[in-house]
Amino acid sequence: MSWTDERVETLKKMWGEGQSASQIAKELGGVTRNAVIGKVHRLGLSNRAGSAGAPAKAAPKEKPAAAPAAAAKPAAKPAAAPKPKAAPASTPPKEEPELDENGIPISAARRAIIPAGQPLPPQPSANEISPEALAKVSEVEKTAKKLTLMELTEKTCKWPVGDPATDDFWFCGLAVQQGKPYCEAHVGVAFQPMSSRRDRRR
DNA sequence: CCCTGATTCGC
DNA sequence: GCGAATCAGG
Repeated sequence: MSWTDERVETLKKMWGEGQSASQIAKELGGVTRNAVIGKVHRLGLSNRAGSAGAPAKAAPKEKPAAAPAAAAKPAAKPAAAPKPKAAPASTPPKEEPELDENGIPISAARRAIIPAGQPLPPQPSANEISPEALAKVSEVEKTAKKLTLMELTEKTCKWPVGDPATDDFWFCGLAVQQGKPYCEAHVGVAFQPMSSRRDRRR
């Protein structure tokens, strides 16, 4: 395969979106990630600055240790992400009353904040998500690494758990699924296949 | 061991 | 220009 305009275009687009070289290679097909990286360099876009009014990068001499790629796009803004913890709509009445539907103890603070609290953006209703996925999340939240915002990296699940206004708030922090912002379990509930979508014939 | 991008260098 | 091999790192 050769680098046709189309392929280069795809490469540029995906690279600009922060996709990894291997992912781009997979998408393009017929090339390895090395080929992609090589091309990226030859195109002179090794720096993922791409667009956005974020030129800066005056002296690229040092390596700030911290991953600069993360500052590009992903991370941050967990609030925009869908919230887990569905409402106690249909809770399988089999657990202890001290635990919520996820088997997590309900803290007093949490109880206190909910009635008074306001925002808590609309959450995907539990019954729209596969029970398996939810079950997985429930398990995962028990073993989550409970990271703080600043501890998040491209490799840590950025799924927020709990109420930001409470001490009982943290990010999952488990190993992310390749190319995704969440761990496998959370990817499962975050990326649901479009439910009712009809493919139109062309 | 999985992965990431960066660099080199024969082609 | 291309990309496998290699390097350096998480």
